[in-house]
Amino acid sequence: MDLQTKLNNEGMRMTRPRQVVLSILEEATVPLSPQSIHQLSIGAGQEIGLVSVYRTLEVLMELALVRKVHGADDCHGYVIASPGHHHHLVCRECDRAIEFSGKEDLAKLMARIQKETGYIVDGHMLQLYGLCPECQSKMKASVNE
Amino acid sequence: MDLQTKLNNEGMRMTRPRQVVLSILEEATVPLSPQSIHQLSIGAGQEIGLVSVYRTLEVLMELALVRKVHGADDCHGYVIASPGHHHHLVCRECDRAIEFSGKEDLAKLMARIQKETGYIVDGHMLQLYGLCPECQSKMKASVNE
DNA sequence: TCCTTACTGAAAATAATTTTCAATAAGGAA
DNA sequence: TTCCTTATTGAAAATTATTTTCAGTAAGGA
Repeated sequence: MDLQTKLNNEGMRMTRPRQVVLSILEEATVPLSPQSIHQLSIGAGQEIGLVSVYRTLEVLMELALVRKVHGADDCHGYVIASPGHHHHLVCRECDRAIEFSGKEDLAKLMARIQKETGYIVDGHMLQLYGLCPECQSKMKASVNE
Repeated sequence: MDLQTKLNNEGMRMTRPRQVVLSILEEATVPLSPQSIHQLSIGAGQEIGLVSVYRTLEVLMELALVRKVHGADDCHGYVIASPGHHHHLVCRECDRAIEFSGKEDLAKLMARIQKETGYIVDGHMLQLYGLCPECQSKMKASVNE
């Protein structure tokens, strides 16, 4: 189902800002802040008001088309959400983020915690941090200089 | 090792604001924002300047005495960090947060992702959301009204 | 007790986010 | 297609969060 249809189903309208924000996020390889989305829209000759970026991100979150990711220090950026995947692995050097699926392993953990704590556990947020292959090569290269 | 010693080891000083912020976090059952820590300090008749709350939290993070937790929407609050435990389970009704340990289960997952992606995975953030026992009872009670 | 300097708190500066509101434009109805 | 309703936009203002500056205070070693 495309953006237009999804929006109309909710009584919302398809607009240029919404197209542009979504396509910027589709191109991105790193989580983007509202500010950087705004900047990128200017760079693309398709300026979207910063306020609209905020509002559009809210809408896209509702439609489950984008997700927030959190850094250990700097708070969230936004990334495209591909359906069925819910976790991100973020490179600590270049911020490149990729998705991965971890349902099975987490299910076991969540069941255990639920039993141990008496909480009903029905949601989770998992993010991994590390070094992407590119940054690993760069680091090796700089050691051999 | 107590706060005084930890601070002095780093060439830092033990001060009233640092004691108060730490003790407020020790009492807390939910993650606290800098603002609410400030308010609580006033309530306790021990007002700490908001600026000092920010600065103190930074220091306590460095000393690994407190940690940030992230909500799905509202960004981070701060909680006391007990050594060796790194994850939080947060009640979506009352925000009560408890710690749990999940090293073993995660280690397996992280090893798998590392192999699949080529990333070196060296960090993680996991938070679970759910309903605490108290809020479960409340909900049952309100259904039977 | 003294002295150095880390630390505090108030104010100001900066940054991030939300609200308000008039003008615009999406898209269903005629 | 054209019209009409109203969701949406963007600029400005308001609000909130965070950081910086700086003079005065006080921790804690000598």
